[in-house]
Amino acid sequence: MSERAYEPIYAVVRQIPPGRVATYGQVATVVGPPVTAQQVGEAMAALREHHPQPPVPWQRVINAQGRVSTGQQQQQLLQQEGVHFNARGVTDLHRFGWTGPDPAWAAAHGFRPLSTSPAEKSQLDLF
DNA sequence: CGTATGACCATGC
DNA sequence: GGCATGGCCATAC
Repeated sequence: MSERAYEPIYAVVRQIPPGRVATYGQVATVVGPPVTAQQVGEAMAALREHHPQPPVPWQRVINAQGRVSTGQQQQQLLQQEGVHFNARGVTDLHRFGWTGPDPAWAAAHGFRPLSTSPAEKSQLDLF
């Protein structure tokens, strides 16, 4: 995948609002096949050398276990945005997890919405 | 070409 | 819950 082809991934990551985190898998789901979670990770890693404009909030993409993948720096940036982590460095995806892009935006750009179960939605509504 | 490596993930014990 | 395994797939050498 060429560097240029990462743009759709970056476009989706830019949709994640401050104070929220998305998993690599979630981003991959929204972008749609054939993009996989691994490729999302690859696209984020590429940001170490290339810095597209507008900026990509790479820190908001974490692994499915609720932990950052790149060290304390990333976790610190998220904490500044209001994302909580416990002593073990794990965040609660039910509270701070991204619920997916705005459905209208997704449709307009040819991306997939993120299906959230009713149970998860009610959980989020509690906060 | 084969092999190794990576900002991944679901599953099973 | 941690740990191992297999699957996944692009890149680099």
